[in-house]
Amino acid sequence: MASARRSKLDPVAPRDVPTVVVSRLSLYLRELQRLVLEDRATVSSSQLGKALGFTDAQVRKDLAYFGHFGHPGVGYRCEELIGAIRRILGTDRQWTVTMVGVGNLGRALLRYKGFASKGFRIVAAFDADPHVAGVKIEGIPVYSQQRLVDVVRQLRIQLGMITVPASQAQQVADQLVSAGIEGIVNFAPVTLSLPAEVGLVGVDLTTELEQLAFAVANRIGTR
Amino acid sequence: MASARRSKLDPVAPRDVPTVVVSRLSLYLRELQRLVLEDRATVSSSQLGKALGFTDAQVRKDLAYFGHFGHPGVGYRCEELIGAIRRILGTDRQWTVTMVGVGNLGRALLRYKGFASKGFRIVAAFDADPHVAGVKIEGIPVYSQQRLVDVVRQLRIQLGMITVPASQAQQVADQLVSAGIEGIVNFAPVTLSLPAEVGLVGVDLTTELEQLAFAVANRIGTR
DNA sequence: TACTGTGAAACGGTTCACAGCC
DNA sequence: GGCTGTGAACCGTTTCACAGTA
Repeated sequence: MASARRSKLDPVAPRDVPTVVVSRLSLYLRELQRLVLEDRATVSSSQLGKALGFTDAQVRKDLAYFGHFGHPGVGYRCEELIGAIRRILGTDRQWTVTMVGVGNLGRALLRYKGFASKGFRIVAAFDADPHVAGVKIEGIPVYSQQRLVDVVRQLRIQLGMITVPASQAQQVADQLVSAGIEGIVNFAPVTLSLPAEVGLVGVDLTTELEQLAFAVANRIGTR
Repeated sequence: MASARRSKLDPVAPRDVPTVVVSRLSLYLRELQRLVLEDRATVSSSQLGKALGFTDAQVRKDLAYFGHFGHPGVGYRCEELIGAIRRILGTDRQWTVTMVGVGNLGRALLRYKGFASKGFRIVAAFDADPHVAGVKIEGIPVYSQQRLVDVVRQLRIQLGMITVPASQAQQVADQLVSAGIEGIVNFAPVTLSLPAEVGLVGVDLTTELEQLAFAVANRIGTR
């Protein structure tokens, strides 16, 4: 545990938070936002846990890594905790994002409304196909991939999503890195190698189906 | 460790495999298939590990949960190990899959060629919008959502992918369960509650971006 | 009473280090 | 020499249980 005193108003991530904790933070946030839509003002750790399949102790310990957000006898105030988690995740700010690869998946993600409301603003897209360059999709300009490094640097784009075929993904990643990108979500079914200071999250849809197949084939609960 | 002797030819998942191990299995498989394309015949645990960012011991221990696939002094034969992992994951068979929700994401996934080659055959799709019902997308018939339970039961569909808005996801999941589905991949940003005997994997694209934002905002390696 | 925050215990996964094998 | 398979040590995460607070 971190020894530094942290103010209640300034929740900052200590260096030694287990990474699983961060992924649960996203789920807490999602559920809290749902509760607010139902006009719930507070929620206890056991209620929050039950909704997501975790224990109450786990919820409390996860949140306690970042500060003292709870109110004994009351629980957590939803709006307050939403604000705290968003600050912790860094989604209280706006992020500029680019999408490389405007095939089926890229197009679908460009049209997805969910990103903008969470602070992720897609400001440019790229594709190797010259026929696609020049058009706009959902108001987002699509550039030729040759202009990637220039445009990303110019617009100071921070995050990149890669939806090109596997064979091109590493090359695209290298270009993004040389353009100064800070993090990448990779949808291509390959493992990328990147400098350690660039964040990387991989999402492989086939892999997810395989996990499900295993669970079903072995009649094992995935929860 | 399981005490039962397992034959080399019959790799079967024991009951007590850590779930993280299964997710790494998918990555091993992906990398092995890449190696085969490059005409590599064998690979050692340290080579496989290095390519994916794991230690050699971890690779060996993961695989040893399921059988004796390695050859001392040689390593693992790629084709042989591919076959073994596919049997373990259950992707040596064909799975019938349905997609509920034919919006942007659903459409993109229907068009994605990667599933079929991995044994996942999408045989039907559903949408609440009556305008969409009746058409075919990539040869896959789209039905009205009212016919979901009937059609899923009729075609003995095993797995379902949910790409409807969050507010409808639980209801769709309940319908799939009552139609006898065995597992669900949920792309809607809600936590579903399902009977324990139905497999569940959740994929939330916003959540993935949030993980990346956290890593970048806190300058923490995600690897 | 109702609930949080947190040390301490329990658990589970990873790494080490080496015997055994080709 | 090169490499696997695996007990044992290690380390990180989860659960327990309870002191503290509104």
